[in-house]
Amino acid sequence: MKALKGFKDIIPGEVETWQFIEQTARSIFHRFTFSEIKVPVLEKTKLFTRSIGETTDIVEKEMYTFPDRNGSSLTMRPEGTAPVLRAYIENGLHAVKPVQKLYTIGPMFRHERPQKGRLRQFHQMSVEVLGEDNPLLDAEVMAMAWQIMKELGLTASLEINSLGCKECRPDFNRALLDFLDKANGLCDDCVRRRETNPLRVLDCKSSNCQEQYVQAPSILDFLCGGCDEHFKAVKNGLDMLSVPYKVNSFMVRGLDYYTRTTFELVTSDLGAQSAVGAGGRYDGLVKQLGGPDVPGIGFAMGVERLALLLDQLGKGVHSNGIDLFIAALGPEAQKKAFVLMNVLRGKGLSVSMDLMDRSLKNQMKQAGKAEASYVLIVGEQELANGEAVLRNMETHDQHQIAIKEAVKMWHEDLATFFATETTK
RNA sequence: GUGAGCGUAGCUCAGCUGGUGGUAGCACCGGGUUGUGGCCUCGGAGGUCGCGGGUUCAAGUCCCGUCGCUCACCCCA
Repeated sequence: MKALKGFKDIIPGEVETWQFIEQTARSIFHRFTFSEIKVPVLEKTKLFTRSIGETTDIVEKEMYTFPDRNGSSLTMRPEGTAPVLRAYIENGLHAVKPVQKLYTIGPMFRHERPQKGRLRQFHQMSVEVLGEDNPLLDAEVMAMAWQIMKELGLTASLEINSLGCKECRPDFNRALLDFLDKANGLCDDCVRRRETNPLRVLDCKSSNCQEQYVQAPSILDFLCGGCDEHFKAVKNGLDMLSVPYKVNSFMVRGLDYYTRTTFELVTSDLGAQSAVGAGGRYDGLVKQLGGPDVPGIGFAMGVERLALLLDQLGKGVHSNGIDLFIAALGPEAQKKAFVLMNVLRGKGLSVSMDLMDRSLKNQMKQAGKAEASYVLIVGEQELANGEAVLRNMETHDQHQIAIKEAVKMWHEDLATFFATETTK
């Protein structure tokens, strides 16, 4: 038996990097006063087709959709915004607080062909802010994403764009279609995209197409007064917070619900997958899903992609050391050590020992491998007068101490023990 | 959905024009050190060479098929 294609186990040695990423993000979410929300991974299909857009790739060919036993169509969530908004509406969170700042961390599912940085089950840390349309919020949200990258020790460039609103985007669409009608020699994909979603031709990677698109109308020239002002204020906000960014008027997102501000955290170190995080504003989506008419903005970061970047830079975390390893010699010592281990665990220490009656040398080896800060050696000799040898694995210092003392000691005390104790 | 590359030990890989599967590295176990780790040294264990078929006296090696993985296109976190 093997895991499904595109589904991966995160095993010890890898999971520590994930924990580092999640802990870092959670800490920052907390500082930016976001609350966690946990939502199901399975939803009615309609939730996604309505929000993401019927003609998007995600909905057309990437969703894990299947009939429930009663026949209704269910879908494994391909993204996190729709379920969170559903929960926001269903639980009446708009009435609890005028502005809700939410984050969630968990798996998403898309039936794509796996490649570097792209899996069928992947994990996102995503945030949503509902009920506020001030452009400073857009800047604040991007600053938070920036802060996460910073604290993870990663670099990426922030690209921003505005997609306008339902007032001005149609004008741009018309101008773009006019332009495309006149263009010639477009690649097959662009010819197809012109029909399905014209905005996306701008994102084409064919150099031939790109040469022509230099002349293409820019969405930014078509923004209505409100959208233009909003975009300027967003840039201003980023400047105020000293978050560097690049305006990329060709940037298009894969989900239909975005309005006004969109942004991506882009890196060149992930092979073909360049985005480690992306998001944007989606005013109107909550209403569209049957909720109150409140604006919203959010973004998601890909945990796999962050982990990949950390590993590539040698910044991955591969183990969490333990506080204490107890090396017991002989059956009597082992029994005493076994009880002692449990007591110390109850006091908050992470403690391990060997139960296979192996040599001290071997047990020391295990302690080293477990990255134990200290080793307590309990032998028959010491046991006779209730003592043991406590060894600091880093400094190689060791002292004879009474076992009763060890029981009383806390982790921090173990550290200071060597600083204060003089007997050897 | 399309294309390319690759499947040999737990992992990373040698294996030339077919001639008995590697004293390879890492990891694992044991000894050198009868009570002291990370280094060194000696030894040990571990394999249906992805699977199926074909060519041949002989296939890890060549051919066909199949499954799997990887990367890329597309798209995206």
